[in-house]
Amino acid sequence: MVNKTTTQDKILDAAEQLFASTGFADTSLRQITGMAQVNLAAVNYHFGSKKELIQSVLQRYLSVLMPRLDQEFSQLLACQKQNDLTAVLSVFIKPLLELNKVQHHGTRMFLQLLGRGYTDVQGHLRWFFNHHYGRTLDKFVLLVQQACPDLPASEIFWRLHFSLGTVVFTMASNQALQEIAAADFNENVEIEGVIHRLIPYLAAGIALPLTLSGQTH
Amino acid sequence: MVNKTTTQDKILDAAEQLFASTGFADTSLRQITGMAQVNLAAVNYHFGSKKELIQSVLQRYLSVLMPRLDQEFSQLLACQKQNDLTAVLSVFIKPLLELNKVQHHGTRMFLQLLGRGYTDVQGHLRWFFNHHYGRTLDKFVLLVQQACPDLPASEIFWRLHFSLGTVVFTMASNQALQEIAAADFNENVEIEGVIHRLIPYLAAGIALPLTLSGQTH
DNA sequence: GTACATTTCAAACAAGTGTTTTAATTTAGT
DNA sequence: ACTAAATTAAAACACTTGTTTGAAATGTAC
Repeated sequence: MVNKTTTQDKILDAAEQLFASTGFADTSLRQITGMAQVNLAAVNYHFGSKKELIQSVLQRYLSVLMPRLDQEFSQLLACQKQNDLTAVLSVFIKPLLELNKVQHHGTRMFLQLLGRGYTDVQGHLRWFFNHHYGRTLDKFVLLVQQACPDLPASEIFWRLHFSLGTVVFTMASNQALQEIAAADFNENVEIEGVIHRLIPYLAAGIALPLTLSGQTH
Repeated sequence: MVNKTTTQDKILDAAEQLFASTGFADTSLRQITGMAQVNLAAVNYHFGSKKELIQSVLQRYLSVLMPRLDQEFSQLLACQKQNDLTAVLSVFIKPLLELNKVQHHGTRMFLQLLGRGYTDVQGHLRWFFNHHYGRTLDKFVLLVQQACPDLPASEIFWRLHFSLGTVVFTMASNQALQEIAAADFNENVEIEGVIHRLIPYLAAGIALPLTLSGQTH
């Protein structure tokens, strides 16, 4: 029995593809089991419910990504020198790109799923994430605060959420954006190219001195 | 017969509230007609379908907002001096805040709807918007390009979409963010406060010189 | 090979969706 | 006041959703 992919894996593979391109709410279990070529009831048998299937799909990536990020954050926090914001943000690059080893097109897939997760669902995914990886997130916020010592915590809060919006939206509509860019500018950027465009953009907005932000009107 | 709100208006008022807080897909016609206290069939009788109801809800704001924006853009384009990017972005402020005259909490409502529109739906709202207001949008892009003459069009394309992500995401999750900000930092910002925080953040990321964006790795 | 647990399968379930139909009611024009 | 059009109302329609059921099939251990 060579090449034995279990039913669970067949479901996970089909589910993540459909979830990423169509969203969680707009993907039915019948679509998933149809693509995976398994019986409809298999989802509830192996995962319990659709909710738990969604969490399992994300968990496959998060369980690889988050420990790596946590380690990198701790390392940066250990050396006491003040870190450049761009350096802090760049920590994400390598661990994200290594998701391609977890799965074919893993990076793109995961980031699209992340985008869907924040836009589609109201509650249970946010809770799931904070409950499992809240500690790691705190370390990141601390690093940003160290990189921008002149900004009050509330300003950093807002700017980080502005940035989260950029990332989530860009990744959720990644496919459409790539197509437009290819058609209008003849440029074919991979997900890696988008990430490298993203980081300086985010760093500029987050690190902007406060004095400048008061003179808008 | 004093205070006669028509059935159509009762439906529109209930629909926009539910759409803004729950999203288009997750709001059923029965919820809407229940809150509006009208018969279920009234939606299809007056608007034709749920799709057209969604468009009507947005249209009530867009028909006020977009001509005002178009006028402002044309005015800025007319005077040939090169405009500051912050000035270009600030054009949005007044017309947006005047939506409060259209409806109680109109600005917040509209911006949340905009957020929902870009994240929930796949096709028909994007098409609807581009078809009706594509010309106005082009003027805005032109203004941004004039304000950032050293940036290639493709870079502006990406950065504007990054910014769109920020706006859309922030407005879609506006309520949750305001609650967190109030709880964690004892600060109670209105939608106006968020807009004024947003603009310098966006301007910084969009106007960032290209040379800096190359040295990330 | 028999017995047991695991997994697969087709079918049905209960609940919810947008939409349509048909009749009753209200409104407006003359 | 009478007629015709516009609106409201209750019910049913056709369809999709996630989930459950109970019997077949498969795999595993003794």
